[in-house]
Order: sequence, then C-alpha cells, then structure tokens
Amino acid sequence: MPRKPEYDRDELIDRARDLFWKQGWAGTSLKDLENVLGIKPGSFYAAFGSKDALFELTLDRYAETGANRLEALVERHGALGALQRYPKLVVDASTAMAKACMLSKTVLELGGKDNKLAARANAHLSKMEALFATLFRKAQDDGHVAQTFNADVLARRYQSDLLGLRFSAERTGVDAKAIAHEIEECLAELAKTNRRGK
Amino acid sequence: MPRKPEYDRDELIDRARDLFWKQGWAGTSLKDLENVLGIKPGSFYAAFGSKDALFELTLDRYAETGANRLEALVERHGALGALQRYPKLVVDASTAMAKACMLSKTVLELGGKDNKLAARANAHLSKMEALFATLFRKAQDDGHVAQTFNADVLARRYQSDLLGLRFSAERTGVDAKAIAHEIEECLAELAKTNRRGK
DNA sequence: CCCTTTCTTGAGTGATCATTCAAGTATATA
DNA sequence: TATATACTTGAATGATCACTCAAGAAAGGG
Repeated sequence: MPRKPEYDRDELIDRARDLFWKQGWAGTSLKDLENVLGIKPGSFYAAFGSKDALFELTLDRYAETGANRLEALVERHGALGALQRYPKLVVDASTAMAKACMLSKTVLELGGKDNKLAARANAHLSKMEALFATLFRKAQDDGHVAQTFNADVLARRYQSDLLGLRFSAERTGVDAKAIAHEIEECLAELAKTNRRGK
Repeated sequence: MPRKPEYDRDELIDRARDLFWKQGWAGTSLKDLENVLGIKPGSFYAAFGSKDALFELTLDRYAETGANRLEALVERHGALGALQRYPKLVVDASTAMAKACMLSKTVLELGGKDNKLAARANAHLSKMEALFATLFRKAQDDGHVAQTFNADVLARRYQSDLLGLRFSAERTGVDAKAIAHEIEECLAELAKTNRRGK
C-alpha cells in the first residue's frame, strides 16, 4: 500500500562511490551528493542515515568490486597471470573513475585523527593484501613461483608497489602504463627465476 | 620604534607544516592552527594572510627539506648510496612526523577539484623525480649502474616505489622497514648487474 | 614622558556545513 | 473511491568554517 522510492538505491551508492572516490570525504559536500544523486536532503537521510553511513557503504562496495575484479582475472588467467594483469587493469582509464585507490585515499585523508572510516578502509586493505598472499601461494603451488619465496613478503611488496603505481597514475604527466608494465615484468622475472632453477 | 612579534615566524611554519602533514588541509581548522601556533586570528592573518597561503609556505618548506636531506646523503655516500639509503631514512620514525609524503597526500586530497595547492604539490613531486633521475645518471657516470638503463625510467619507478612505501608506512600493522630494505636491495641488485657485465 | 608604530586580542561576520522535520504528494490496497 | 502508508520537498537549525576589524598593549625615538 505504500509509495515506492523513485530512485535505484544501488545505483545511487555507485554514483556516490565515484564522487567520494574522486573528491574524498571532506571534499564532497551534501550539496554535491544531492546534485549527483538527484535527491533532496529528506530523501537522502531517509535512504542512508548520514553522510558517514553512505561513505561506509561506498567503501565496502569499492573493496568488494576490487576483489571480484581480481578473482575474475584468476579464473581466466590463473593466479600468477592475474597478479601480472591486475596493475594494468587498475590503471586503465576505461575501467576506473579515479586512478588512486579509494581505500588508500581514505586512510591518508582521515587517518591523522584516527577516524572510524579510515580504520575500515585500512581493514579492507589488509584483506586485499591477504588475497594477494593467497594468490602468490597458489602461484607457488602451480609451480610458477619458487617455493623459496615467502608469499606474505611478496604480497606486502606487491601491494606497496600497486599503491605507488596507482598514486602515480593520479598525477598529471606521469606515464602510469609504463610503470604497470614494469611491475608486470618483475613478476615475469620471478617466474623465470623459478623455471631456471628447475 | 615599532613593536616586535612575540613569535618566531620560521618555527611557526615548521609547526604548521607538521600539523598539515599529519591532518591534511581540510582536516586542519584555523582553531587547530591557533592552538598549535599559540596565536590568535588577528596575528595569524597579519603573519600569513590566509590558511591557503600558509599551507603553500609549508609545502615549499617540506619539499626543500626533503631535497636537502637527500643531497646531504649524496655528499656522504655518493649518488647510488644516497638512493639506497633514502627509503629507510624517510620511513624512520625518529626523523618523520608523519610517514606518507605530504606532497602526495596533498595531491590526493585536493587534486580531485584541480586545486592550486595540489598543482603546486605536483610540481614539487616532479622536481623530486628529476632529482632522482640526476642521481641515477650520476650513479651511471660513477660506474655503479650500467649505462644501458634509462635514468628517467629508473627515477619514475623509484618515485613510485617510494610513494608506495611511504603510504604503507602510514598504515597500522605494516612493516615498512622491511619494504624499505627490499627497495634498497633492488638497487644493490642493479649495481651488481653492472659489475657482472663489466 | 609622549607619540608613533606595530603587534595582540577576541568578539563578530557571513558563508557553508550536516542534519531535521513538518507539510505536501503519490501509490497500493480495501 | 477512500484511506493508510510511504516518499519527496525545502525551509529552518545550530555548529563550525575561514576571516575581519576595532580597540588595547607594548616598545622605541623624540
């Protein structure tokens, strides 16, 4: 018997994520959100509760999408292949709104005042690093990477390189694709070392 | 015949830089600055003109200090030695207020709305990258790195790695020193390749 | 001691911030 | 068609924002 919302809540979260991703938390005002989402304050607060609550939703969605994208690569190209392709994918203009990782941006913007949202973003980053470690282990089990390497160490370095790459991609006048290519080659080198050793 | 200021303007800029560095632009209110600098609004605006103007001063000082620190390393350890030691230096808790690079934080926070301060930070980063390239060339001239490498490419990758490292250091529960050590070892590897080639 | 000059103080400015809520509107069921 | 049940609207709220300015305080030269 009631009235139905005129908006698609899921699509609103996507649009909010893209805006937060680009402009950050403080850089995005409620007026900005109202404009982009096409709703008035009343509807906004009925739908999401607060700016913080919506930001949290977008953080979670961002992290989930990223992990899904990586796992899709794994199914198509295997663990090592996915790790090799991910840097290029993530910097590719056609697939990304902004280039720099939204999680890292959030940690940097809000981490200075130990904020709840920054802590959540940090947790997502840790989960991502754990996923990288899992993939490196899988690559070792596949015989693509030597067992002598420590998968956790490789994952930690991989994430650090990835974050550096993604930040560089955000800058004007930096050839991010070239850096992505170099990271890919480093992983290929890792695999070659293994083949030589056998 | 006039009255002299009760504060040391230079030290105020240092303190403001540390606060901006940690909390970012939007995260630092004028009340925060008044508390940390120990001056009231009237004196603040007489001394610095505006929050933006002070931020610009702190950006410039930050960049200058970083470059000086690197050049001091060069004099003591040569070009390659400096490039090897810089990552550890920059992540060392005793020398840095925050860990992540203030320039990159500024670009990320304000770059989404093409802000003047973000552009300035970006320019400082470019200068830094150019300095890295100069050092790689010097390392080549010293015979420490093979001439076959392109110094600009090495510098671009070095900066990307450094930014990733510095962001990782800002996160809770990440062993930044280990990553710094790995970057150092990569440069040592670069040098070894050269010696082998000769 | 007086006067000029500069610095310090802090209440006050208008703008913008996130958020609230009462009034109006649309829809599904009875 | 009547009514209950949401949803939409937008003006209003108090807080905080960066910033201003008039009045008072300190210091050096006459």
